[in-house]
Amino acid sequence: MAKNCNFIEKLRELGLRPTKQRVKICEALFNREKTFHFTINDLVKMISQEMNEKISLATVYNTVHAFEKKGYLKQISINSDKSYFDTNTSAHHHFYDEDTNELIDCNENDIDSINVKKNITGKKISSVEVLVRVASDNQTQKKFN
Amino acid sequence: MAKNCNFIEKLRELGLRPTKQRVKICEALFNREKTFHFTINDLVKMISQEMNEKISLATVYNTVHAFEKKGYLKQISINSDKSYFDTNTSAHHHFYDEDTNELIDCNENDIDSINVKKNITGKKISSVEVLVRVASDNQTQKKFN
DNA sequence: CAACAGTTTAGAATTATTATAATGTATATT
DNA sequence: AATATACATTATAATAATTCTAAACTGTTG
Ligand SMILES: [Mn+2]
Ligand SMILES: [Mn+2]
Ligand SMILES: [Zn+2]
Ligand SMILES: [Zn+2]
Repeated sequence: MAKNCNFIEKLRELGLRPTKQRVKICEALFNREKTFHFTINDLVKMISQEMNEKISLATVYNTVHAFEKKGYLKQISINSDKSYFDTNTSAHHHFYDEDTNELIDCNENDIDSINVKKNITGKKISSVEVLVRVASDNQTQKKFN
Repeated sequence: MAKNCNFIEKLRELGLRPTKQRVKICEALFNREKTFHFTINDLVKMISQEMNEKISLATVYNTVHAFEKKGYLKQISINSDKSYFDTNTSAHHHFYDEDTNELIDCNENDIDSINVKKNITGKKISSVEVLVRVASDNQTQKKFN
């Protein structure tokens, strides 16, 4: 979804009615230079605090899932309870900082391409994703006595 | 946690009191040949239906998390709403069958070892996990007209 | 300008998870 | 051995996350 422009037209092209809720959500998500990661709660806060708008939580869920289905958002697997979404929809891997709960994108050349040798009969690979968990160096120090 | 034996002793060694709830949960999880993947709900059903025992849902959560913290269970990241646990605590990768919602372990040699070139300053890698999503071959066929 | 057929929103319901008050257990003290 | 005390554990109650669905909206047709 292109930056900084006519979301009304874009939404129509996707077969979604350009309601004011959806346009607001588009502005929050796509009107920026860089892609980013967010939770539904992050997004609701952004909309209510920064944009000073009230959209029902259920509507935010609806819209985010609609955008995901259309391929404009990706859902990212992290343990924990949090479900992250990603405005970077290209195939890419992630670092997850366990201290700060922050997701960081990997570049093309941060990780060599994955070689999957096994294949499951009758099944096709639909994605291969790596999650690298990182934590502060002094985290897992064991005691010596 | 060793198969088919004295869970009471094992639990004591871990510093956990061998309550009847915990022993039951051990039996459900560790008294078997192969490792497996389960959700909290799977486990509650196993206990209530197959073992004909009633343990409060909160206690199952408590116990599973206690075992996880002690390193006898691992939590697995899958999108969706489901949180899976794994009795296979060795470092290993997974296939996820999107049709059946089934998790399948990768063997050592199903995927070449991952080469992470980037590193985040002040952070240490605590795990590197690959998730290979698979789906039925005829799933994502696009229409041609 | 109705009437109708979707679509979309958002409050209500459900499901998942966690906090905590009540209960149980081990150990120390008599 | 009985009782007191501290701590561990359970499970109900509270909260948080997600989905269901009835009401509101919008676009189309006659
Ligand atoms: Mn989804
Ligand atoms: Mn946990
Ligand atoms: Zn990303
Ligand atoms: Zn596994």
